[in-house]
Formats: sequence, C-alpha cells, structure tokens
Amino acid sequence: MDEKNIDGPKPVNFIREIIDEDLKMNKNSGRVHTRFPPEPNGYLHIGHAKSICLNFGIARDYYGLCNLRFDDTNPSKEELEYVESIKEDVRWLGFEWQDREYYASDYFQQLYDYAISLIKKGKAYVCDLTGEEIREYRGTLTQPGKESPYRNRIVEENLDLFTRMRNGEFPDGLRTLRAKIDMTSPNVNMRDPIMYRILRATHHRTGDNWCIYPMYDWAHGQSDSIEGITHSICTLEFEDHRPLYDWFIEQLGIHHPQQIEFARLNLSYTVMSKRRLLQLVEEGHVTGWNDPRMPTITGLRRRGYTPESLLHFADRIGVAKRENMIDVALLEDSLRNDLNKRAMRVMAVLRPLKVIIDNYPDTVEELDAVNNPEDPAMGSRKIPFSREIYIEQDDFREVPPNKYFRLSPGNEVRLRYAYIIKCVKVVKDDKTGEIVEVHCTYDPETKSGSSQSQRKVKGTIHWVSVNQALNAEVRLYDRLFSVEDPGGDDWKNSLNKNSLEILNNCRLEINLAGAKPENRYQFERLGYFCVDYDSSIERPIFNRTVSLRDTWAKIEKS
RNA sequence: UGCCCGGUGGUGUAAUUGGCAACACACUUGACUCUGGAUCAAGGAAGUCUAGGUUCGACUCCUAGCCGGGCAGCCA
Repeated sequence: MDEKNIDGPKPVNFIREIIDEDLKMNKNSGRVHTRFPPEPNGYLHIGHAKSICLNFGIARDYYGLCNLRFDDTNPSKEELEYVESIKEDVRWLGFEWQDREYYASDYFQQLYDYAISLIKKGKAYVCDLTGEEIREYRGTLTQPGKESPYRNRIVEENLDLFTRMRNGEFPDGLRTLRAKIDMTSPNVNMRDPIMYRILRATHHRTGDNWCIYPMYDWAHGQSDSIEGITHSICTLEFEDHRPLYDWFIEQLGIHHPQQIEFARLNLSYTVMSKRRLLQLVEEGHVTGWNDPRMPTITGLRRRGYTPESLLHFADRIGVAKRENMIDVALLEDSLRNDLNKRAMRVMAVLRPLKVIIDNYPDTVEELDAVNNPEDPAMGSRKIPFSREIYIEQDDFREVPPNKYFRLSPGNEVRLRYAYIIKCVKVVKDDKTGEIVEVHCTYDPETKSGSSQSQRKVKGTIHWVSVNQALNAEVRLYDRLFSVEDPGGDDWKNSLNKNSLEILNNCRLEINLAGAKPENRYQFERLGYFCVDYDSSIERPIFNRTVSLRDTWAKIEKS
C-alpha cells in the first residue's frame, strides 16, 4: 500500500484534491503544469526534495509538466555554482525538465514591459522615499501606513522616471517603483509593495544589462503566468503574499495560476534553513555543503542515501498545511528499506581484535558467502579464511554480561560463513592489561554449508582474514545536533560535538578492493556504508550511511 | 494587540466529504534466524484543543474561546 509505482496508488493530499477538482471542472482545459522555483543562492536540502517530489510528482501523475525555474532576481546573492548544483541534485533525484529550464531573468524585459503598462494604468509609481522612510510610512502590524508623497505623480512623470531608472541615471537605492494598492491594508504586503529597486550588480545571466531588478512578488507570479503554470505550489510563508500575487495578475489581465501553500519539512536533529546551513559551512562546523552530515541533497548523496529512499520518504511524510517535525528515524527507515534489498553484503571489522585459531592449518581456504540473502540473483562470492583473523573488539567479552551470546572465554560462537570456534585463551598486555589477542580452537566438522554444520550456537560474528585484508578508514556519523529541535538563537550550542568519528585501523574483506566512490555495501551486522569521494586505491575510505537496527544495543542499555 | 493559516496516538499522514478513528515510523512482547539484520505475529497508545450548538448521528457543519505558527527586507 505504501509502495508506490507509476501504476500503484497515488499519494493523497489536499493539493491533489484541489487538482482533481480543477480537472473535474475542466479548469485550464485539463492541463496540469507545475514548477520548481529555487533561488540559486545555496544548495538544495531535503526540504527542497519534498517540494521537488511534490511538483514533479504531480506533473508525472497527471500527465502534465513541471518546469525548473531559477528565481534569480537578486544578483547580489546568487551564483552560477548554485545553479549547477541544483540541476545536478534534481537530476540525481531522477527528475527531468527536458528543455524547460527557465530563469526569472529570462523575463526581465517582459516584466519591464508589464511594469510600464501598470504605470500607464495608474497602478504603479516611482517613489523617492529612502529605505528608512519607506519603512516608517509602511506602518506596523497593528497600525495602517501612510501614503507616500510621491504616490500621486502623474503617469508621464512616472514613465519618465522609471525609464531613467532603467537607463542608469540614478544611483543605487535612490528610487523604487511601487505598486499603488492600499497603505491601510491589514495585510502589510499590500501597502504599496516595491516592484523594482535600483541595484548595480552583475547578474550571472544578464550581466550588466540591467541596473534595476524586480522583487520576488513582482517577478514570481508573472513568471508563473508567462510559463502557463496552472498550480503554483509554495510554502506557507507565502500565504500572506497570495493577495498580492493575485492582484498583479488581475491588473495585468494575464493567465492566472493558482498559488497553493503547504508546510515545509522540518526534520528532527538538524536545521533546514539555507541561512543556517550556509553558516555551518562558512564557520567550518562541517567540511562543506556536501558534508555527509548535512541535510543537503548533495550531503545525503555523499552519505550514501539513494534517490529512491528519498522519494519514498517524501511519499511517506505526506503534504499538509500544519507545522510538522518529522522523526529522522523515518528517513533512516526509508533508507534501510531500500538498501536492505539492494546492497551487497560484505564483512568488515571496524575495531580489530586478533584471533588465532590454534588448531587451524597454516593455509588459506576459500569460503562461499552469499552476496545478498534478500536477492538470490545477486549471487555469491569467495572469501579467504585463515588461521589468523580479526573480529570486532565488541564481539569479545572477557566477562560476558547477561544475554551476551558472542565470544567469551570457554564459549563458542560461529564465524559467519566459516566454522564454530571456541575461546581457549586470552592474551593481555603486561603493562596495560589490554587484551591483545584471543586464542581459539575450531571444530572442522562445522564448516558452513557442510552436513555437520547444523550444530547450533547462539551467536554468529563477522571476521576478516589478517593476511587478506584491506586497510581502510571508516567515518562514522552521528546526528549533527544533540537536540530534536535546534531552534532559537542559541542553535549552535546544541551542535553535537561527536557527530563525526574517524576510525583509521579498519580491516575490510579483500573483495572490496577497487570499490568506487558512491558504491554502497552492507557491512554485515554493522550497517550500510559507501565509498567516500576522498577514497583512493591506496587509502580506501568509507562512510557509514546508517547503522543496522541494533537490538543488542537496546538490551545492553536497559 | 491587526491580518492570514493551522490544531487527530510519542511523530507524521488518513478517514468513502455527516456514519461511529486507519496506515506508517517509534515503542513493547513473542516466533524464526549462520547478520542480535531481514522477516512474521501480537500488543499498548488518540476518542480527534476546549465549551456550547445543529443533527438520529460531528474529526468533519455553526458559534465563542484557548493554543501554536507566519507577516512590518530596496531577501526569496
């Protein structure tokens, strides 16, 4: 029911209900056309992924279209680097916009012409108030504003002044073009909002062609209209802007898309605002936008997330108008769900403890191991076994706690895909008392798959042969913040100081040699891991994407 | 002390649009297991913000409150 494919059940939400109704009424002649309109001033995060899935998903399910449109109306904040990263991220998620890659800046001339027509209709005027004055005249949330003394300039003067603004005759910030609406409106957005500001900044697409730039409210709705968008889906904070969105379009008498707002995604134990993410990057709390701890799409990708898991997650969280806080556990569940079915199993020891099997001959034996018990089609592989192996330090306890069924003195345990061994001796460092190695004996009759192998032991542990191991670095990640909701001004105080742990002495199954960045595996009993971009043949580096569910950790805790 | 939006288990999202609350995650228990994984089974958990009203019947409609969020960039 919760598995979704093209022919399966579609997610239900209030936006799709509106569209269903529109279709029933034959609104827009049955057309459905959405758009994803990022501002290229930062990297996309998982909240954007929700929006991408919503917009592109609706287009797909209703046989419509979804445009990719960059809302690039503020050249002082926007950069080409971000445009490229956004395209890369959307594509990686699996969505296509064909030739419909648009930019609000493509419409600067059209917007300018629209503005002229509004001036001619007496619906817009050039205002000479300073920024400070504009704020004063705007009034407050509870008090109405005052009309600008420039509000009643005649059309000719407005036309002349606006043309000269565009021609660069005035310094930055000297004048603005404002819509003439209602300074007493209870909705502050309707108090003669600014349409254009004078700003000399080189735009990443239009260069120095313009020295006036449209504001969001003036650019966005008209861009939607120009593109023939039918449903303009945005987040809740634009709800108060809808009357203005509608006003501009009605004054212009152009195609009227319907703006619909939904609640943005909030994920526990992380922050989602671009401003804060940028701060984490700039202040060095993370290594970059693609740090595997970041909730950015590029970060999640480097961490080892699959596009499919993100898509599934987006379906599961739903779409509504109420504020929400999604438990990261749901994200992790979506990931495990996906990786469980497709990740190749492999053995790796993160914190090695040497085990010597005293009665095992000095040879190397090749054992069969299943690549993925969930998918027989993935086949099997050979893994080398020998007299000396590494096991996880955690899998041996000199004094085993209650219900511990791994290795301990006098106890038996199965080595996955190999034999049952019994611990006969513990060797410690004279000085530190630290356990340096453990001696065991094996039972040759218990080889995996053999007739005698039916003997049952409580535990099975993973291992890696000492002389046939790959040395590697493994990076363990934890949540970036130690509190569920790091809101407030002191949000940085709740940064988790232990969000990254680097292990330098890990031993991996030799079959992992040559693994490429982004390749994903399950390290048996540990979790899902992927090859990091920093990895090299000489120095393999793996990221822990997410651990496996760990029932023992729960038992031990309680 | 203005305007806009919202309020269903711990967290999300549903409820044939007025017919007696479901699904997922999380949690608990058990089965199974050569991954303490996966899988399977069972269970606890909201009576739908409150108070009135309409109705045979209200999570759905009405009224009044309460609580939460957003809005006063020449940002988007």
